[in-house]
Amino acid sequence: MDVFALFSARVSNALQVLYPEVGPDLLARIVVEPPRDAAHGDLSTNAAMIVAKPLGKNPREVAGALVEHFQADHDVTSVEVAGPGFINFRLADPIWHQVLRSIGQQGESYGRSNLGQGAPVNIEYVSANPTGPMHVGHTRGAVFGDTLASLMAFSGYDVTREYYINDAGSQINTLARSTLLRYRQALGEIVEIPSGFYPGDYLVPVGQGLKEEFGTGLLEMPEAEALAIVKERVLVAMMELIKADLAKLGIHHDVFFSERQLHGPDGDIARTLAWLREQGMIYEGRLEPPKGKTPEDWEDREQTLFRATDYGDDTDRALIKSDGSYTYFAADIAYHRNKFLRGFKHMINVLGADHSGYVKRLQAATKAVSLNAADMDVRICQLVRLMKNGEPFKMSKRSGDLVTLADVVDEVGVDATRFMLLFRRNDAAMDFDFALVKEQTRDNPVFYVQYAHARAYSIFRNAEKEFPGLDFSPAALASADIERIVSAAELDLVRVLAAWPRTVAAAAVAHEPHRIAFYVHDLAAAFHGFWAKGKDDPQLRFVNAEDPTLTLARLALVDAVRQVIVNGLAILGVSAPEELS
RNA sequence: GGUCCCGUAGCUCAGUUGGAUAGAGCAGCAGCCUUCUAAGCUGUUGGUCGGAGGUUCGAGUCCUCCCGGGAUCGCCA
Repeated sequence: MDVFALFSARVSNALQVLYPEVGPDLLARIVVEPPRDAAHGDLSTNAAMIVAKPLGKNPREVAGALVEHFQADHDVTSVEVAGPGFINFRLADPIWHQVLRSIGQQGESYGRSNLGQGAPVNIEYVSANPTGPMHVGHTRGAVFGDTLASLMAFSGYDVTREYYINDAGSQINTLARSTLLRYRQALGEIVEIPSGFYPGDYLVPVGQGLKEEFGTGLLEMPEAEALAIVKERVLVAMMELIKADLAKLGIHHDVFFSERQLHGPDGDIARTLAWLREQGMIYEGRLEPPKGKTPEDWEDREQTLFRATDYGDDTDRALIKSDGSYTYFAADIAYHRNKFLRGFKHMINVLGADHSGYVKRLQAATKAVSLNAADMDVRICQLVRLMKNGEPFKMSKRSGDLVTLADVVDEVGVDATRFMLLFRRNDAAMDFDFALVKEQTRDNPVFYVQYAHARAYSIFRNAEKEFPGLDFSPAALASADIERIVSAAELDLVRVLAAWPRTVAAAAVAHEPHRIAFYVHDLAAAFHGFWAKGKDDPQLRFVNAEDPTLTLARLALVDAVRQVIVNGLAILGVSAPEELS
């Protein structure tokens, strides 16, 4: 149950009764939301102000009519006009009791919606180059993308989590050559790894594996042939490495899409370019050098260009390099046409800050290949600075080495890593302080939220001690005498719970998973706050030794809080422990 | 120079996609432990929302121009 949706419908109905001439486009602009200041009531709507002007009426006059209409609503204890024409509602207790019951009934589905109506959404995230283990720079995008995917799925979208493997570029050839050196080392040769090659130790076992598989065989064949074999083996090994890193964070993709499969004379790139030509989206021409910064080796030549400017980009884009091979972007156009042809009209790409210059191009490509039928939202994750006690921090043993994702997770754990990365808007740079993240105090939001969840369990344990015979099963809670929940403090807690479905929906629409993290933190604060009230006023304690009926009702409230925290943490991919040790 | 992101309390950040008198946490100050976990809570101090215009019933939010910080900038991936 979503009280805001409920009253949004009632307001729309009322308007249609009072002013039949109000159209659906106006109704769509009306919101029913919690007022910023709780003193104004439980719900507030801007309906009168939206509708007044088109009707040629005064907002307060329209508001007055609506107020009169809602006088008859038994779920409303007061309605009044405020300010320029807001209508504020105060709701009767039974509404909150219904909310509480519905949470018990819906359980882990509370907050789930059909917002997406089953529409397919492709969310591409991570897509780190398969040249080594994941470093910490990838972590934010990985966690963000994964959580956004969960959020969208929870909101009724048919989500595909996708990883694009950049396995076709020259860096992969370098990777293969680097691996070949490790192979020769495995055979006992003393080989230096020259600069420009991948020096990481993670290639050593791959070289070992090649020795075990081929003996000296690879040295006895032409180098090109050997490199082709090595490339296959090392790509598989690197992807295994990356998948293992992602698994550490609880991240699993549905589709791993290889760039290489797009190449070739009959591949998607060739077909897409042919198609773009038919559409007149390609031409041969020259590009202006970038203003203010002409590259030294700038070569003014005629080349094959995509009309990206027709779709909002700043300049047209090259598709074929001077050596005749396709540009990265050409492959990406083909890739996104492939996504579209697989049935995705909604696409989201999660990219790092260093790719912000790529956004317009990507959106232009998506519009072009879908003939404007698909939308592409690009979410940029800004940089994360690793800190320790306020000082910039590098964990690398050798200079130049990057801190790996695995290092971070091993150091602070999955829950803290995920939560901290989500407890911040994605488009703002953030500091990630190891000292704070590991701290088990209220300064640490992960801990604060998990503690609220553990506290709910603790209350149940104490209740069972106090009433050894009493039934605290879900069935018993469902039939608890919830009408006993009447204090302002309790009902305030229910109000927070009532905002959950609305919060989820808004976060899904905005593609902003951080809102879930903030909500869960707010809920934890409200719960801790109520718990502490039992100190000043023992009547407000959850467990009341003299009153098993009231205790049961309050435990239903505790259970609802527990449930919503669980649902929120589930979206975030953070565990909800029953006890903190 | 172009493009994108950020600028909100001393610090770290929210701000319900244009709503009412701009919020929270830390830090500071004042309190609360014979208590369902003090791993917590309550109260309080603190603001020309970077600046200037504009759009309208109404702007932290949208538009334009500046200032400051960051990212990025032909065929790399």
